[in-house]
Amino acid sequence: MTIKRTPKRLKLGRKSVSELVVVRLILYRRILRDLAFSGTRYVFSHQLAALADVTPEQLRRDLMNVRYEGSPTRGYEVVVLEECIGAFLDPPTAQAVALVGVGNLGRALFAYFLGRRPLLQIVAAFDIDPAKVDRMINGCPSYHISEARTVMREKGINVAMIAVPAAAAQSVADTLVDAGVRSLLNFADVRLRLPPDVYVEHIDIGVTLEKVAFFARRPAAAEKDMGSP
Amino acid sequence: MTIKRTPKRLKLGRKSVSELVVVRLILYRRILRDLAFSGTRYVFSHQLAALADVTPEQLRRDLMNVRYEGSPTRGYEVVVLEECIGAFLDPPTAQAVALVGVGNLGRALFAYFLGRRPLLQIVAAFDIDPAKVDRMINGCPSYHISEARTVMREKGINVAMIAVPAAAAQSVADTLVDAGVRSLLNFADVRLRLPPDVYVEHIDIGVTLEKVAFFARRPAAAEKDMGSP
DNA sequence: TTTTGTGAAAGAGTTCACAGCC
DNA sequence: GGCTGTGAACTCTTTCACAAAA
Repeated sequence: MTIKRTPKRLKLGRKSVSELVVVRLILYRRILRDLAFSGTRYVFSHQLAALADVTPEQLRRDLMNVRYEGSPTRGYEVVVLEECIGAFLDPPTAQAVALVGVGNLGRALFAYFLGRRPLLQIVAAFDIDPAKVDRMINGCPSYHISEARTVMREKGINVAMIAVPAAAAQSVADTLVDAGVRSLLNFADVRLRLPPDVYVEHIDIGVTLEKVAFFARRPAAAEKDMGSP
Repeated sequence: MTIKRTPKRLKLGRKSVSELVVVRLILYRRILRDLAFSGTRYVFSHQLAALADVTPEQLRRDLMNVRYEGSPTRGYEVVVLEECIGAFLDPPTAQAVALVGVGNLGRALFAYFLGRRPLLQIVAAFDIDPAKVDRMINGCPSYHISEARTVMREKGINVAMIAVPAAAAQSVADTLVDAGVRSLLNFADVRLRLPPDVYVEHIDIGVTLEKVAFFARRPAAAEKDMGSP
C-alpha cells in the first residue's frame, strides 16, 4: 500500500559492502593463511565456516563479493581463495599507519605488528612525553605530537591509532584529522566527534568488559559471539 | 505459501535483550556519569543521543528496556536515569575478574581499570613467566597459570581476560573454562572454540586495523561508526 | 551423491510518524 | 510549540532451500 520510495545509500566505490562482510573476509583470509601454512590445499565451505565460527551459507554469501568460484567436488583452493580475498581487501599499495600514545597499550600495539602485516606498517609514533619523543621505538621514529602535521603529510599517512588517555583523545583526533587522516582506530574510552568523511572505529575496552560481565550471568542459553573487532 | 514455523530463540533471563542494546546502554551510562560529574541535571534524548552518536529514536527505544520514563518538558533526570540503567546492567554483587598474560597489553589493562569500575575488579593475574609470577602487580597478586583452577574457584571468579600470544590462547581458554569461567574477553587474534554455554567476546586488533585501513580508502561517502566494542 | 551459488523467506535492527503530554 | 514513548514501516543481515555442477 505504501508508495514510499527511499533510494538512499548509493554504492560506494565499486560495489557497496557492509562492514560486517569486510570483517569476516579479513577473518577468513587469516584462517586461509594458517591453512596454507599447515599445508592444506583445499577446504569446503563447512570446514572454513567452522573455523571462522559462522554458518556455511554465510561464508558462501560473503565470498560472493570476491571474484572466485569453488568447485563442488574439491571445495575452495586455499591459496587461490586467499589471493582473491586479498585482491578485494588490500590496498593497491602498502598503507602507512601512525600510532599516537606510546604507553603500555602503544607498546603492545607495536609488539602486535612486529613481523606480520607487511601491507600495514607503523611508520611514525607520537607522544607528548619528552622522554618518549625523538627516539626509535621498535625501529620506528617517535615525534612530539606537535610535529604530526608535518610528519604525516611527509610520509603520506592516512590511518592512525589513538592510544592516549581519554581526556586527550578528542584533541589528538582533531590534530590528526587536520593532518589529513582519513580513518582512525581509537582505543580511548570516549566517543570521538569528527567530520563525517572521517571513518572512526572505537575499540572500547571498558564497554566491552562490562558487556562480557553482563553476559556472564545469563541463565544458560547458548548465545553466539562474532563480536567486536 | 510456506507453512514454515521457526520458533527459535526463547527468551533468556527475564527479557531478551540484544548485545547491541546492552553495549549502547553501557555507553549511555558512561556519558550520563560524565554529565552528572559536570553538574548537568537534565538531558533531552536528542542531546544524549548526539553525545553517544546514535539517533534520538534509537536512544529512546533502548531506554524502553530500562524502567524509567522521561518528562516531555525537562527530558531525563541525569542521575536517576544513570541509576536505572545501572539497575538493569549491574550485577547484584561486584564481579571478580581474572587477567591472563601480564605483558604490555596486560599491564595496559591494569592501568585501564585503576580507580574506575568498582563493580569489576581484577583480583588475580596469571602468567607462565617465572619473573612475573608470585608478585603483586598494581595491588593484585599474580600466579602461575597452573594455579588457575584453585585460585579462581577460591575467589569465585567467573569472568576472565586473555592477553597472551595467539599460540597460547586456546589452551589458556580451555584451562579457564575448566576452572569455571562463564565469560571471556579474548585479545589474542585467534577465534576460540569453546562450549556453547561460555560467552566469548573477541577484541581482534589485527582484524579491526585492517578494517579501518580498508575503509580509509573509500570514495567520500559518509558512513557511520558505532563499531567494535 | 555432496557441494557450490543464489533467489526467496525469515529474522533483526533501525527509522518513521504520530498520539499523548507538558 | 517541543518533547517522550511506541506501533508500524522499512532496511539490513542471516538462513532456508533448491537448481546446477562435478
